[in-house]
Amino acid sequence: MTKRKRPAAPRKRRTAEEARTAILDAAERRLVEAGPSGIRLQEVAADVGVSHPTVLHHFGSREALVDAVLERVQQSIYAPILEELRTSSLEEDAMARLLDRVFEAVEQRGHARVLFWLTLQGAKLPDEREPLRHVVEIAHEIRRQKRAQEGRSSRPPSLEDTRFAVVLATLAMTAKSVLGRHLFENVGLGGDDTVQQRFRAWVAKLLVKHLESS
Amino acid sequence: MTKRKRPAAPRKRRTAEEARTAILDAAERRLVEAGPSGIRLQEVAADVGVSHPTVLHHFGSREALVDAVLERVQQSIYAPILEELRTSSLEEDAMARLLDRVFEAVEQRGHARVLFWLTLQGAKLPDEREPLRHVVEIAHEIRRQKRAQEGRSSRPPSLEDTRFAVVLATLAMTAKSVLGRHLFENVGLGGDDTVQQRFRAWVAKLLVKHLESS
DNA sequence: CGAGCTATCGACAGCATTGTCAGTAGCACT
DNA sequence: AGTGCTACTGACAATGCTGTCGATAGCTCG
Repeated sequence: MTKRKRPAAPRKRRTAEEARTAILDAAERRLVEAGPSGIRLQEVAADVGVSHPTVLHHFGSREALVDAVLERVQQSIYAPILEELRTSSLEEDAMARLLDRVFEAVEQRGHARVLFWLTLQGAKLPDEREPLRHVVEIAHEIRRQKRAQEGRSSRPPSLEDTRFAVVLATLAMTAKSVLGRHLFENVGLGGDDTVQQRFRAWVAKLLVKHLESS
Repeated sequence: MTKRKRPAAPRKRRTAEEARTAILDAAERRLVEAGPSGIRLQEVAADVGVSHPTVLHHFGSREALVDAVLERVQQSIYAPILEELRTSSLEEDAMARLLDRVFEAVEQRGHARVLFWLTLQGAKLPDEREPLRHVVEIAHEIRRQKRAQEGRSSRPPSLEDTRFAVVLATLAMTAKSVLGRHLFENVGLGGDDTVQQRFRAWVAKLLVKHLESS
């Protein structure tokens, strides 16, 4: 009980920009683990090593902080997909690569979890950039080319087929990164990483086979 | 301002059992919409038309209430699957029916949403009845029979194939009932119900085809 | 009708969390 | 060194939610 006036640990002073991203990082970690409602100002502040009014100073309100984190996560999900779409050529394994890119974008970090948190809470999904529509277009174009190459040009591929395939891929991979481990254990597969990868490859192969044959 | 002593609306007195289930129903609705952290004693109580101490009287604590709801939801997911498994014969459309039953069990009410809430929050999934393991067994048995019927008995079907198929089906359908509507709109399909049903049929067909051919 | 059981209630205590405010302390620039 | 800007802080107010307590009022049984 000898402390008399609280030594008042020396303050660190960051630039506003540094502080903001440090806070966003911490908040994102909480978000991935516990969802939007799991973001506490005090905890986030403690993670960064500041007091909670500092967080409010930089973001104005808790809600604004949450919005900022969601915005950043969305960016980091969509950006790589859009990039792949922009540079995508129609070479041999185009379909497989396309699927892979979607899978990675969605699984990267805990971002699929965030997608679920959002839709579960009835979030608004503020921005309506819809990269999936473009994925469908590209995938369909690939199918058409493939079919033309192989000569039997009679039947054009069904668009609904392509759409369903993209939806299935997206559903499967987002869900996998949330309940994957549990499910694999439940069906008697050890939840190790190789299983997850094998599964991903299996799904890709299944879809490619279907899209190229039917 | 003429009310002088609050008329004190007449009380309704239910049996403990009735009160419990009424409260559980209300709590489940909140759970499906907003997740476990969205269950507020006051709101649940208001939905039922009682005061919040009444809820505590019946369940002891908020946590106990949440546990009770989760328990009941789990029951209502697993029971029909287990029932189907018990009575399942190996007739013609066995595989399709099996898939259908899993789909329905999981989509029924908002229960898939609860599954996601739970695993997202790192819940413990208290009981370890694992109906999926049985689903895999039955599905594999069906495959084996089918193959035997068709004569070319050389290669036995791959077990991993069966497991992956069950996992894929489960992932796809649980995810669909959470993000289905959004996704369908995003790929350019109107989110109406017929689309959802067509998709489900499409997935079932894709899987059955793969399992019976490969 | 009277008595006991208990489902139900209003009021309040305790705690956590967000937000406000006035003041402090790093850092850049003169 | 001095000055200005602002990132940062502790203390406190305000709100909301869980849980407690003593009292009340329906229902059943004698």
